[in-house]
Amino acid sequence: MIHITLPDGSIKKFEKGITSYEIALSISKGLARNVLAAQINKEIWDINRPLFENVNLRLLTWNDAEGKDVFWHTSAHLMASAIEILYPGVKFGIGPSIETGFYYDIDFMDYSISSDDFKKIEDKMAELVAAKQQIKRVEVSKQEALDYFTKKNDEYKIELIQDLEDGDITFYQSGDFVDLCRGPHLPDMSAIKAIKLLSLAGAYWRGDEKRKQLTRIYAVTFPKKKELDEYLLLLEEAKKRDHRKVGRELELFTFSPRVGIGLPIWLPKGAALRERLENFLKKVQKEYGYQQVISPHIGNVELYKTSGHYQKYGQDSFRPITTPQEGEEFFLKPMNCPHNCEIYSSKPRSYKDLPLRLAEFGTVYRYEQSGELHGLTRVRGFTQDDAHIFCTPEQLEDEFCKVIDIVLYIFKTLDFKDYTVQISLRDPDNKEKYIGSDENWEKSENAIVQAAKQRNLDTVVEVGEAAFYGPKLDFMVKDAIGRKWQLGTIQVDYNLPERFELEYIGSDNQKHRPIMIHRAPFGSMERFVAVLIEHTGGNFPLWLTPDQAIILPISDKYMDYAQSLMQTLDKNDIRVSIDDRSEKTGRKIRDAELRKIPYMLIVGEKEENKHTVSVRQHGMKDLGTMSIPSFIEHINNEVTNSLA
RNA sequence: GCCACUGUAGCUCAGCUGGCCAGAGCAGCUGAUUUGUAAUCAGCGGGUCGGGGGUUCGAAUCCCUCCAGUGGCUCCA
Repeated sequence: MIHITLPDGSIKKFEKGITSYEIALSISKGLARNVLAAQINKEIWDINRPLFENVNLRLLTWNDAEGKDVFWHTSAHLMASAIEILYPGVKFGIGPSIETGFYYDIDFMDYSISSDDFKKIEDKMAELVAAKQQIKRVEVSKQEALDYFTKKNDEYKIELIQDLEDGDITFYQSGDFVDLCRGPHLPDMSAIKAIKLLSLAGAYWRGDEKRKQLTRIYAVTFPKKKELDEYLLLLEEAKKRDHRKVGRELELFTFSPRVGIGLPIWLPKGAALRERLENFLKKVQKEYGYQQVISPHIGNVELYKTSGHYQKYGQDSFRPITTPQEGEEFFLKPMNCPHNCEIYSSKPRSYKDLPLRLAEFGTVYRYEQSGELHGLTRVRGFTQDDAHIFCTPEQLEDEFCKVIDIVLYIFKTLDFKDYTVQISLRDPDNKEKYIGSDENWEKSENAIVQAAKQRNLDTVVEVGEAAFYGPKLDFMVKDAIGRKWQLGTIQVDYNLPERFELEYIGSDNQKHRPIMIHRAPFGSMERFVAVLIEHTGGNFPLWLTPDQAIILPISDKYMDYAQSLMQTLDKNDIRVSIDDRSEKTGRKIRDAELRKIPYMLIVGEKEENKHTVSVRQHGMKDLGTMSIPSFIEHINNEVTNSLA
């Protein structure tokens, strides 16, 4: 007999050789029907794999991330299996599960494939599911594995096998399809009830652009048709919120191939919105002791040689600009920090000057490969809400806390409720990859961890993810429909103070080197506006939105009243316009709703006589009649409350 | 940059197995209407079908090429 410990701590006795599935069955039929995989101690196992020892057992279902993982991994095999039948001779790379769904990288040889073929593949997959094939796990020797794939002529699998240890290699087989795989897998395909192939993409073998590009097929599967429908609905919703679409509809920004790809042009409404965001942050930063600075859009190549960016990125940048007579070289500014270092060293600094917090809305230009560009989130010219804090090692933790406070204030104000924080530390086994002394690294990593703890942040620590010049802390927010975006970042830097030989005179009258913190709570204005659009679906908070209200006169007769109303609101800093078209009220309301204007002010005979407005709120119904002063107060309160 | 797909009026799209002057809805303009909580009616203008080249008696439609967009890969100071 063996003892199986369940997550609740209870221990059950079973015969040796019992499977997780049988244990599930002994608990309940429903559980047995839903169990997808089993966590055996630390590992995830197939549920039909026999157990011979005392273990901790956790049964995994669709509700567990690990359960989904197994489900999708098996689905990847299912897809590969269908593809092998439809396109005999194709070669398979890797086919993992991902956050939502899975993909398989396939060398389609001479076959050409497009999304028109998805239906055919989906149908074949469904057919294989219906056939209820068992999935068998087979342990093989390295030689057997190599022999099999040599015979199959699949150089990708051979390469994968060559990197594996003998004795640790398994195949999984379903029907005629055999795949090299660590597993685990579902016992059969029958749980896969809904299948959708999503997209087709090129993907370099092992992510190496020098190697062959395989065809990657993304797909997703679900245990219930309903869940697929919900997922597709979510994709629809994401499409509706796409900042490129909303940005065009609300006339916020545009692109022009004549201006250049990846170079956003801000239209009046978008520019004003962005300016409000900048002013909002400037105000916060002022309270936190920041000073605004401005630096030019280009910098002498020597500046970037000093910073080290030239050596690291010079070849992948926009080509330098040269002067006609002297032939001096200038780069378009790819970063603000070198300039800010020069501001630091523009005069001798005392420890009494520190921390020195220099903030700059600095527009930078980086060459991004054309295929990388995407709306406002990936561009070639963008404005960072940058700041550099120069401080002593002792001040680091406190400064970190203050930056975190700014970021959290922004999140709260802009209604990002769900966020996680990643702390990236250096890999202690590869210390030579990093610049700076052990002592400094320990201090700063400790400062970050402590600061995060002090502010009760829900953190994930990633060892080895630090930049070469220092550890960092990144904020990831979840938007209104559950997508994750990386926003603010706070990074410690030992490199630049070193390279720029920054110094301050300490209380000991000796020279010391300051530590630098880079931080950008928004990241960049472009990216942040994009995320904000997708988070709000274009329904911005009142203080930020381009048009706060629109006056809708019932007919021309009430234009005078509408005009005087507009003047009054305008004097009270409410952004308002009049819809003076000779349209019916229903039409004006519809158009204002589509423009996502928060308040519609309907004025006709009643309102003119009583000096009131009929207020309708976007997405709601009639709010009833208000006096003009009470409407102004209503608006002002809403703005004040959301900025509090 | 690479792979796949796409490019028809300001927007959304039809036409695309080659053949009547290239279409629709919305938007725009003009006029009528003077309107009470999500689309009033009528008329008009607007496209060298992304650019260039080719095949053909004939190209939006087929081929080549360039440009741009979309989804990925890679990279991201």
